[in-house]
Amino acid sequence: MKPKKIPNISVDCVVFGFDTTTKSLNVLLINRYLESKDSNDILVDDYVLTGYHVYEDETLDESASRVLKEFTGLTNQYKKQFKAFGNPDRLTNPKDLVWIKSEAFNSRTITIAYYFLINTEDIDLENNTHYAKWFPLKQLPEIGFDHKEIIKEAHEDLKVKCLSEPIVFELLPDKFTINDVQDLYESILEIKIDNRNFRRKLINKKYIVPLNEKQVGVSKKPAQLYMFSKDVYEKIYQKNYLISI
Amino acid sequence: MKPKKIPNISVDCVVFGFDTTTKSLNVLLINRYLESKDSNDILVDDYVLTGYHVYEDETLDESASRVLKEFTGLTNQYKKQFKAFGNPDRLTNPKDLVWIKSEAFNSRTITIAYYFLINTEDIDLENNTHYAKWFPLKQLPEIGFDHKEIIKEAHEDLKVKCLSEPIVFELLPDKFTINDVQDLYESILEIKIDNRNFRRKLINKKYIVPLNEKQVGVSKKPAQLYMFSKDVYEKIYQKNYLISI
DNA sequence: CCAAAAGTGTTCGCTCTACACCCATGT
DNA sequence: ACATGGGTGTAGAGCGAACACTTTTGG
Repeated sequence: MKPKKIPNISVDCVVFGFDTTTKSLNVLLINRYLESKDSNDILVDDYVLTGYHVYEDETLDESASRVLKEFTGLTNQYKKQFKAFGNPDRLTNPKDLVWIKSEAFNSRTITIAYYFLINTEDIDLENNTHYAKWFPLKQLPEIGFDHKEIIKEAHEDLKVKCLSEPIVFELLPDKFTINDVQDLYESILEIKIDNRNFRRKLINKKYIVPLNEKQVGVSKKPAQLYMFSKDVYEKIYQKNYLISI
Repeated sequence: MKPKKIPNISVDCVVFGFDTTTKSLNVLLINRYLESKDSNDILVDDYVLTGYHVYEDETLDESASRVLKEFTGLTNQYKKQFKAFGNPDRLTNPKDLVWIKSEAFNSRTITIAYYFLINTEDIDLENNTHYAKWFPLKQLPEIGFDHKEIIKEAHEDLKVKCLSEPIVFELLPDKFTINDVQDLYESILEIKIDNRNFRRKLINKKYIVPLNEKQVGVSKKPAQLYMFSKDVYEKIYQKNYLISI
């Protein structure tokens, strides 16, 4: 038996990925496309976040995980509920109204927004029935609903969060170089970081473990590979109460 | 004309206050009381957060502000939306079910939770039609719904937030002593802080402005009073990107 | 041998931490 | 005079910031 949708409550997922080659922080978006029945005019052709209604019998977290699985096939990824969006006018621009009509959902829908951090290598967008595509955060296409705002706030939250918790490793392959990590921080925070200081800082962390491996197939000096040990991190982690106001 | 309630969406407000005399971080709660019609048995007698349904034509923020005004008379207080709670079983313990029946609202209600920081001196609970009362966070009474969890998460969020932004001053009178601020930080963070180091740190901030005033009516050496200058803070504020993982 | 990116040390200044006693006031 | 909490100084360690050149590799 099919679960019942709650008509006015949804989750939207900002799925972040990082492309180490282009050094680009990306967001996964799906195409929202609608043609007029009569005239074949294109009524809507833009992009929105992955999202769906919440079902009657699931938690919000489960709902977000379900959506992620549906669009990417992935489970157990880093997930954070960061904000609820519910302005009465959030789905009321002309294209949104056309879309809502065709999809028959409530224009006063509150959405609970999550972001996910995933390793781009883990997913295969070719065999994807939803036309999901990565877009660099710095070059987004036309975005529907209030999803531009949602992406912006997800990014803001991620900026703060990545300073105090080692979540960036969720965006990297298991084996990475120090420079990968630096590139990633620079992309997220939109700043330049001094390589020597950054490198020293990271290498001194006991949970950044050097492997007996170097990069292969690069046409330059191959870099040392490292892994992140969650175990070690959790063992040595201790809360700090530094007041910096 | 009366605004229309959205039946399955509410806001709940964790209203924090600080009592400088008892050095206690408090939460504002209202009594949830219900007697049986037949037997005069007490069916429900516990405490819950201030909260209410969201109206069709208001934003979530407006909804939270409306609730705060209704229960305290206050407007323009520090407000933060920190999480949405929507588990299917969040309102399903026996007392909650009795209450929900008597109030006729949907047991699958998603609530958007906010916390407010207010100066206890600003409100007068005597002339309060809702039986709102302050309770120390450390000694909460019996709490209905999932509001204990909501309070806990509000507190966690406040702990993190107060380390990086000068929001504690929202909980203090306009004129305060350095020790008031220390007491407040100790209450929120549940730690001890070295007085000399803390004092030095605060006094060196340009936005902590010494007044030409001391405490009056205390039976000991009266302390120097200070104020917080938001203007100065905003002028000298600059984002810092210190990665501490 | 050349291009490209990896990797490497030192100095300076600031801030955090730890720690114990005298002082001013009201009663 | 006394009880109460307000207020004060210093030294050591650790960390962040600034800064430019050499090395290694593949092509």
